[in-house]
Amino acid sequence: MPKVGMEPIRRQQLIKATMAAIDEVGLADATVARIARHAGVSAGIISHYFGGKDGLLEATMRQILSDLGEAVAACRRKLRNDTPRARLEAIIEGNFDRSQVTDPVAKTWLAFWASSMHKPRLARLQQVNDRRLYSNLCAQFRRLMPLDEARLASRTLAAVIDGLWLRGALTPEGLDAEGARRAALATLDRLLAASDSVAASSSVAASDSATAIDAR
Amino acid sequence: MPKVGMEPIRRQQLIKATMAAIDEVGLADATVARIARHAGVSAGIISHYFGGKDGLLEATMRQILSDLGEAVAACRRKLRNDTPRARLEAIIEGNFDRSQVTDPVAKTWLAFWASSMHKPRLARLQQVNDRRLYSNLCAQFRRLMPLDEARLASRTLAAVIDGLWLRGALTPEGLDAEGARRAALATLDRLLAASDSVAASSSVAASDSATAIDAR
DNA sequence: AGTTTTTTATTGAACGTTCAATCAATAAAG
DNA sequence: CTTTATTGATTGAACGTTCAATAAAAAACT
Repeated sequence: MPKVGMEPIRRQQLIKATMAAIDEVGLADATVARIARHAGVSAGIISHYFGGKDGLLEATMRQILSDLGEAVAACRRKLRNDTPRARLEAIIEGNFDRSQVTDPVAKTWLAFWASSMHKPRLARLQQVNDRRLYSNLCAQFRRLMPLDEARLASRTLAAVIDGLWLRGALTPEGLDAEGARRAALATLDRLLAASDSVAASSSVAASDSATAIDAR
Repeated sequence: MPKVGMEPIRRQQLIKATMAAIDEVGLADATVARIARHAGVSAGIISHYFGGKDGLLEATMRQILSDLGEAVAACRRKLRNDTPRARLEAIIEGNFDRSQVTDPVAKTWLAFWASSMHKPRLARLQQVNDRRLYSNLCAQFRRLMPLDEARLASRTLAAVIDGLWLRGALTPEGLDAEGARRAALATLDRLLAASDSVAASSSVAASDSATAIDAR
């Protein structure tokens, strides 16, 4: 039933169907036939809109990463006070946002992460996203502690966030977003508490934000 | 060139070849032909010794998990003093042991983790291992803090360890074992420091170790 | 307003490829 | 001469892609 302007609708439909299929049977068994069936369309249409299965997979990963980035940005925008701590909390909240933390998303995310080890195009997407998260974290920590410490803190918090996703994706009960958020926030507390006592005396903090950006 | 008693040799050979193949091209493209070529044998032999490809993959995952467990156990045995903190440090050291943290192992480990989301047999292996790590952590933390705190600390440290592996597996430069160890140990420091101040006054600590075991 | 033509969207069967598993043949060791 | 270990060609199933056919909608025309 061809209407005009189907392209954006079909693309969304197929991306969603891809996540559903991966959630159901895993990336390895997510065939084009199965994805198409999930979307209620024919298999051929995938090549038509995405140039092939790989194109669809890449588009799906793009969607997940941009959704995640958008959720973080939204949390940042909601902030009333602009302290480094509040910013860091917003990053955590964004990463465990209800709209993001669903079984299909978590499982698809992990599947792509594993897959990106050997697919250069996916690896690039992953890396860009990764660096952005790390940069954001580091820029904020930098305002509260020396560079070395800030780097370590960023690495640690990033690892906690990814680790919680990872474990959540595998757990039979699904990712417990609320518990994960609490664990990540508690980690942040401890990371800041460590240098809070020092921060009072040594005022290395909050100078310019230009040097705060750290490209690993 | 058939000699007797080839079975254990071939099994080891093929398991190692599996990791090498996954390191090289990923689980999705690790065909039996490629694995066999890596081991310098014919493809048919895989079905002969492992009953099929799935059997080989399961055996490979078993190997990785048992190696990891063995490394942790070895670090614990080396301990001179038996404080909870030393035990926790040993768990961390074991998880980032040089013999374990290689590219083939890290990549295979992650590939299996992703795969186990949809393969019940692998999921079971993963879960058993997971619970063991969590139990070990919780038993030690329990000697230093109240149960609720101990659970949160265990979850956090487990997430940090897995998160560091995860990020290490993807990073182009490979997993930086030394840096990861430092980050994990620093996290442990902070987790203990938080309740150290309390531990001095309230002596909830080091009583019996029977109630310390916590099955999640 | 009705009819024809063009454009756009979609289908699904056919094709070629790839893979895991099988098994009869083979060759060394006991 | 029997047993054990190994091979590699073969088989059948499954997959992604392609493309001619189709059908609906839009545009053009009378």
